[in-house]
Amino acid sequence: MKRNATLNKLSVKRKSEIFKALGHPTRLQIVEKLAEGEQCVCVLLEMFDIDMSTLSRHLSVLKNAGIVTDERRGKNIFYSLTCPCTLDMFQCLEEVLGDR
Amino acid sequence: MKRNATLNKLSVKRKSEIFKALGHPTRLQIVEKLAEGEQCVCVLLEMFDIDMSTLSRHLSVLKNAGIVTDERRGKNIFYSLTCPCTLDMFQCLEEVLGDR
DNA sequence: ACAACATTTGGCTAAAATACAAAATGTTGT
DNA sequence: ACAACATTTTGTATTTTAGCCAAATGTTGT
Repeated sequence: MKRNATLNKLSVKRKSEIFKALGHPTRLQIVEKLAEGEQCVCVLLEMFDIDMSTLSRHLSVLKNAGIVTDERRGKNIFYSLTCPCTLDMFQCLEEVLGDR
Repeated sequence: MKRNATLNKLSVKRKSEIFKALGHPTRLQIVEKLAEGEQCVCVLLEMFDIDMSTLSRHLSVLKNAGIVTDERRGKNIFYSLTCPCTLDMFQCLEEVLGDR
């Protein structure tokens, strides 16, 4: 029982971290863009009016939450969704929004 | 086109606010509890080792995001999920977690 | 009108998140 | 080995969030 409670608490923490990572407009848009397929950091940068270092930080938040992975190819680094099912959450969210 | 961009930005903001609201362990657990049905604040309070005022603040975050609604009945206030489909998001999340 | 109760709000402090600029890192081409 | 490029990391200032306590609000029963 105690073990279960501990596990549960861990899972709650991890889940809330994923939500938290998605809880920023810039990061949400990054994820939406990655839904189209992997993207180079340079492409993502063009989408926003922010410093490159700021973008890089957002990417690392998403990466730490396990939402995205990165892969270097040549001079560039490409990010992609770890799990396409992340997108399903967005579908659900649309419904929540629609219902009000 | 411009109008669409504006609408889109608004929607991104609202969506990210919902995610942000869910991005805290206490709030996540509140929502999970409300999945069982509406709950009195006093019941929720027993679940956590936090000040009543802190709990109240969390509830107002969830309320502002549109995730829950409240209703007073007598001396008590009962909270419930605005839209049960919020739970679907949790399902999706479990899958994301499972895939790693 | 008042006391007891449940919950929210205001005031405050400590901790965490965001953003920029500058420096550091890793890669390619010469 | 070096210059140019793409991205990350570090340092730091600003803003936002989380939490507690105390005070305020709304409800019920007397």
